[in-house]
Amino acid sequence: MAKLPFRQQVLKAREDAIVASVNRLLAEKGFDLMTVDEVAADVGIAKASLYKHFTSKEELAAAAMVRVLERALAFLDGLRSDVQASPLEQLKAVARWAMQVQLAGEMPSLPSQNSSLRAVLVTHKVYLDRLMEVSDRLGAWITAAQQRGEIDPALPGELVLYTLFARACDPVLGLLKLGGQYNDERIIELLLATCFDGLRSRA
Amino acid sequence: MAKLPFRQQVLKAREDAIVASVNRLLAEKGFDLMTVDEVAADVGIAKASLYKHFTSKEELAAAAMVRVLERALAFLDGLRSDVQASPLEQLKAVARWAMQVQLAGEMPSLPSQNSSLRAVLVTHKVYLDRLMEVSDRLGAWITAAQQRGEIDPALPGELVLYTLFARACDPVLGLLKLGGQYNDERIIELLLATCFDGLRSRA
DNA sequence: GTCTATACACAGATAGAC
DNA sequence: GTCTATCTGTGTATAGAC
Repeated sequence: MAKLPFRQQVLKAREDAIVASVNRLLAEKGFDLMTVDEVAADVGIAKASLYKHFTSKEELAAAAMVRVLERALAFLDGLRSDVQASPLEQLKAVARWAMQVQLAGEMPSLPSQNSSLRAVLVTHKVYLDRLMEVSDRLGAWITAAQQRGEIDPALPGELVLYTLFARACDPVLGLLKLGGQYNDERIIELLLATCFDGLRSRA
Repeated sequence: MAKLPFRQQVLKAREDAIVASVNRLLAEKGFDLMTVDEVAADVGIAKASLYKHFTSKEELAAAAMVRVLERALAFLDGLRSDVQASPLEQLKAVARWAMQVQLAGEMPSLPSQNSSLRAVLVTHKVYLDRLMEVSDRLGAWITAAQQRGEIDPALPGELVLYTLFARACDPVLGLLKLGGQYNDERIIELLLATCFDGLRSRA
């Protein structure tokens, strides 16, 4: 009971390193353009060794998605202790966090189109579990915010949820960053404004 | 002067058919997952014949992008005659048109990440010309709308422009469509609302 | 479980006859 | 310009030694 757990710990550490690399490469190039050779080179092990830990490229990507969802859940846990904030403030905080992750180059982006990856994800229990949990927690805040009239009650809850997810990997962020005219903090404030307040003036 | 123009006309018609196929496949699967074999099969000609018209897969995609930009310009031309509409109304009309194109499965989607396609596009004169022209026309309306106070003057013009482009291929549209709960018209109205008015209530 | 070497499939692009 | 047949590179995945 002393040696085996240690070995497993080492194994876990290596797998964490793999998933972290996958996460970064996925954010940088997307699933289709990321190659398993690159991942292996980035981690510093042979490609065949990768396949001892993960059975396919799709499983690698799924692990990275689980990782970011668990980071999100950890962030949500931290927010819950902040009881005096309104639901709207909580949702804004989550959106801000997601944009920060994206600016840091750590937001893995999935192909919105159909692909081999989608097929794996829709049957990937752990991924679906985490996704559900994040959705449920956000959904509760959305409902509360709509009851308070902080978020437009005329909008379907799922639309609000999808919109928040979509803004977490909005290409507009990358375009503004590329322009080089604004710093990261300003970019995030601008995108939060367009997301929650829209393009029109608030008279 | 009678036979040659006719042959060129036939040639042009065939190329139009090719580009239309590419456009549809690009909207359906994206650049990376679209194969040249598929395009050839869809058009009904041999792959080698395709390469007589277009020198590479990237050039095929570029032609499809030019096509959709020219459709946009044609739509903008039609709007200009409508002189009594406000700049904000004009911008909304363009956004609505783009969403309709996306719902029809005719909005080619480029990979936002770096790829071989980006490298070709940034040096593709015709594509850049069309893109500039669309941007200029929208930019004029954006400026006018901000001067009138219809669009928030605090937002940088480029942010507004990028946001409109991004909403034209927003994945949220596809998600709502997939849910099956709303018809196309309602989906468009909902997305226009979140784009221009934001998620928050307008008290 | 890690490595080197390799099998296998597929996609982009081309050769050469007609 | 269109076809059939083929070349070439590359990427996923695996075999087999250690």
